[in-house]
Amino acid sequence: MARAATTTDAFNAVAEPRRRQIIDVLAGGECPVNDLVDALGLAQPQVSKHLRVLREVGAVDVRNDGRQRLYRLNGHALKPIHDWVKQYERTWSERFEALDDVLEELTEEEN
Amino acid sequence: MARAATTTDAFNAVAEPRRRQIIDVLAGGECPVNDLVDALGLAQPQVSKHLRVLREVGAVDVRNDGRQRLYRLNGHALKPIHDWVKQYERTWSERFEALDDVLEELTEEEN
DNA sequence: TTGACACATACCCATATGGGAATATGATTG
DNA sequence: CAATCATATTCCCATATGGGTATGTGTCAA
Repeated sequence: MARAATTTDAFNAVAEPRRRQIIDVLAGGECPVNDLVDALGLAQPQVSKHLRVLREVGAVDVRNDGRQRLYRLNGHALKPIHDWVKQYERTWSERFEALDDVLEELTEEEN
Repeated sequence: MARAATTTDAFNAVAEPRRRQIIDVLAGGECPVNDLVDALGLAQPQVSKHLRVLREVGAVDVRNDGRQRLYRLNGHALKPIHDWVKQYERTWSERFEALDDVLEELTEEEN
């Protein structure tokens, strides 16, 4: 089997830096393809193809406006990523480490 | 250009579900390869290859123990993913939506 | 030393990728 | 209708993938 398709899920779609860039730009609000082309400094077909991937995983929505197509972020598609990675926040977060210390102290006091 | 290597960064490494599974298992504590083989129901060479990818992006550490190699999670490598995706939490979180409402009300009161 | 065990690496292969370039589609304007 | 603008799709290609299978490497036991 080959690598999973980029359109398989948000994890795969977002592994590509250009697509994260697109999402970052769209975070600033709805915007047409050409604005993204300018923002990314990438050729238009490439941008359209990345947008297609993002659409297929539900990370963006489109709407027609004259000859333009306005893309909008749908961050909800990113929730599974957040949910998964959040479990590991304690691994690096000082806040969580501090919490762990406190809990350990409490446990020791009990004994 | 082809797709970025899985070893490019944590985003790419973690796009593969098996590798997320491995991380999930290792969250329970240090463990030898064979335990992962059993847990994933995957052939041993495949597991070793996935572990190599995780090692190259720094998501796991290894340590020799007799004829075994004990792998341990290094969640710090996942921080960039968390940092990036966290920005979009407001998109789906009701808590953030409520906060947005409050901020909007305050702005209106000022005017 | 010879097995046996735990693990890593090498090789084969079908497959999808992302960029480049050309072209198609669809809406607007003249 | 023709020309133009905004975007999508198609084709080409080098490349790395992930699983399967076979084999290499290092450690321990008899």
